[in-house]
Amino acid sequence: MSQPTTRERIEEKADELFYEAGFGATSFADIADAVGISRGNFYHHFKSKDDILDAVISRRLAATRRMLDEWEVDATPKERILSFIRILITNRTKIMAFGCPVGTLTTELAKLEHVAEDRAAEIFELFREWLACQFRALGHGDDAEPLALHLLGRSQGVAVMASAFKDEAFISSEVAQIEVWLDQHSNQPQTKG
Amino acid sequence: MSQPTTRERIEEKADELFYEAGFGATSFADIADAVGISRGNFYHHFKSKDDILDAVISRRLAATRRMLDEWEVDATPKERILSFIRILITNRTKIMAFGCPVGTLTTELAKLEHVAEDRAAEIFELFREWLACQFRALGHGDDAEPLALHLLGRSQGVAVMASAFKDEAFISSEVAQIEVWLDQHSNQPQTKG
DNA sequence: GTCTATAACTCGATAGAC
DNA sequence: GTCTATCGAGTTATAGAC
Repeated sequence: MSQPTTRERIEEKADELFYEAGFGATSFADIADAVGISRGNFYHHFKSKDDILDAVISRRLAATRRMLDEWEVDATPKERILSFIRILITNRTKIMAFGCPVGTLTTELAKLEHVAEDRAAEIFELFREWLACQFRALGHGDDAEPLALHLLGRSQGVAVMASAFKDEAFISSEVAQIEVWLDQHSNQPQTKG
Repeated sequence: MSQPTTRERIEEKADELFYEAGFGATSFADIADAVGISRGNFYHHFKSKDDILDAVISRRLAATRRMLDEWEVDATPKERILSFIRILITNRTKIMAFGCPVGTLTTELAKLEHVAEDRAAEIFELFREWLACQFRALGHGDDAEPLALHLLGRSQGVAVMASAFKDEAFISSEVAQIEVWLDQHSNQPQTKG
């Protein structure tokens, strides 16, 4: 780690700004100002704005993998899934201000018909596969994937509404309900319904 | 109705483009081309781009009120709520391509710190109040508002994930689950849990 | 006089040369 | 790292058409 390189600092600030202001609304000047370097210096590190976006997505993919790996140390699959659900609580302040970084970027790139849309969706896929894996460990078979996707959707919905209404109590209430849902799908995994 | 005025045609095309490409990514040239008028002609009808956004939001608010009014003719409150849920099916093609028009606009304006953010969120409030009203008609009291917000969140989550994965089967599956949820909250409104 | 088109202006963006 | 080219954005000014 020691000192971050200029490239790393650019990626870090671009990551923040793409989240908080959106990809389209963030200019080179914004990133340069945030990093504290001149505009021209950019082209030593990145060919274009799309190139920075690509690096930011790679960075987020890596960060997500690291986070999921850390959660693997949790004793039970249920506790691991709870770690995922509780991101909503942990990051509630930023979520109320800017929504979910994954959902909002994917949505924006879809509207822009940007080539990087699929790469951004890969972050979702990381979560989906990891969650499906945990549900399988809880005894679920074919429904592990649907359960994973359902849970992703639930948390995305909470993020959108929390941001629209700036409603912290809503987040708490929804997280509690999702935890009840998780209980129901942890304890009787073999029942159909 | 007869012939739409130029102003109406501008609003209509701007509405479409703001939905499909996003507010920030839609230029005057794009709207002008879509309408088939010159750029300069705009300013006889609208003071600025923000002025068009305001008109588009007003237009969406009016369209939402009209839609909710139409649903009021449905016999039961439960059927009315089902009409809401089934927007996800009716509009699935556009939702998979561009997400929910209300959710995506609100999210974008929040990131832009745009003054119109609150007005855009009013569309959500229309739905929330209308849904709460229906839940009250189903016998719910203090939990009518939370139920309405929960349902809004569920549908937003479906829209985000359907757009990220372009997954039509996911929409069908989630709508079916939400309908089961509605059943549970229609038949035993007095039970706690 | 209301509506529309052309053209020009200003600003800030990406991009690249030195 | 500065400095500049180029492009497109929003906007305004002006002049023509119905």
